[in-house]
Amino acid sequence: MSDKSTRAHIVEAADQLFYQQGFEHTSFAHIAEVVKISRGNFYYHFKTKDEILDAVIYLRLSKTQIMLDKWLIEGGTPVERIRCFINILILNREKIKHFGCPVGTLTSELAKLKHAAQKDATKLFSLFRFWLKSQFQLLGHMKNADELAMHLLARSQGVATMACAFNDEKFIKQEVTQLYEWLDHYVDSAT
Amino acid sequence: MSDKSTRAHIVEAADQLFYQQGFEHTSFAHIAEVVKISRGNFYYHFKTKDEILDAVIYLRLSKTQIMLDKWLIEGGTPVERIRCFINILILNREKIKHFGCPVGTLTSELAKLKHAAQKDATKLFSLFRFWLKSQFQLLGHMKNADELAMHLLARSQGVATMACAFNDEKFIKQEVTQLYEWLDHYVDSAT
DNA sequence: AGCACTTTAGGACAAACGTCCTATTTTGTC
DNA sequence: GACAAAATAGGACGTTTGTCCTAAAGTGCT
Repeated sequence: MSDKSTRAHIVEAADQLFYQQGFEHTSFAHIAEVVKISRGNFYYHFKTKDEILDAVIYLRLSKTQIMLDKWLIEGGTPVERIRCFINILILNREKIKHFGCPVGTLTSELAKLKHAAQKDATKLFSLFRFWLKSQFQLLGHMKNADELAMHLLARSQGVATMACAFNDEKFIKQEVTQLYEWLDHYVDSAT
Repeated sequence: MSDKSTRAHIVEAADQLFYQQGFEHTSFAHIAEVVKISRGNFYYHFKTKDEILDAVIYLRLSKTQIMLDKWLIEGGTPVERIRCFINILILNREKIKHFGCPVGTLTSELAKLKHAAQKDATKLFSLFRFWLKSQFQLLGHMKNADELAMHLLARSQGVATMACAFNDEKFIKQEVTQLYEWLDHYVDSAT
């Protein structure tokens, strides 16, 4: 009836492989090996590799949006919500240690390839950016909400990059503690 | 007499291309095109692509060491020296906007490729790390000098990643200003 | 000028890549 | 059970990749 299952498997496998090996280094053959379908069968689901990339980005965008929506409920206050964001570093520290941040590394790779999909990959950042911005606005930081959002995003990216370079999970925890303190400081100055 | 000239040209061209296009995406053919030598001639200077990568990393290590040594003289005080480091973001903002940080992006790429040279690439970070650490120690921060050095490195990496993602030079200047203020804070607390 | 050594050009080579075609199998519907 | 559509398998294709070989050109020394 439907190819949803196979197609979804392909996209999810590609998602993981693009993260762990990079987009360009991941081949059709490698994805096929994971999904356990023949290489030739790809053409039925995706005409080009770029189409898979688009699907992967779309998948990540969807998953991210769902996560952000969930945080709006789970985190009672804006501060608690922003803490949810910071906490990704802790939750994913094992993978980050090995492969960095999935968003940051993909964006960087596509930038170097001058790939058309880089714009879409950046939308992943934008999703976090505007979500964080609105949370900082709720904290009373109307003028510099975007600045704070970008700052927090940058801090997270830096932590991921360094933790990956030095294979250092402890550094992640160290910096997360500082980020919590930084956040608390911006709460006090708002009230 | 010597192949220094040609060899140096190859390494320098590879250095630029690895930065702007990534290591894996850069082919022998592309380097040859830039250096204007035949593809086959590579084998005389470098047996494998990995040897070129090693040479590029060694070149970057050398250049970095020279730069750090220079800063020790130019920057009179430890604070002025650390400012030299922060100022790279401003000096290289145009390239960072397009390709990110050469150290961070290379390290990330090699990590995903599980490439043996990743360890050497990380040495580039170590060079900065220990140099910054000693400067913070001179500022009186004996216990957390390394922590501060890593923090500053991470901040810089984050700025580069986000500036590249959003093609935003203004964000670099914004964050550099904050980094200067952050640094000043750590000067005051030392005296 | 002659000779040994260095450097280069050009191409061969197998392997891997993304892409694409076609025959076959599976699936849902009547 | 018959039949159209969806899904898959297997392989062909032209390129490009890193690697490697060999003949030729350049270079320095006697």
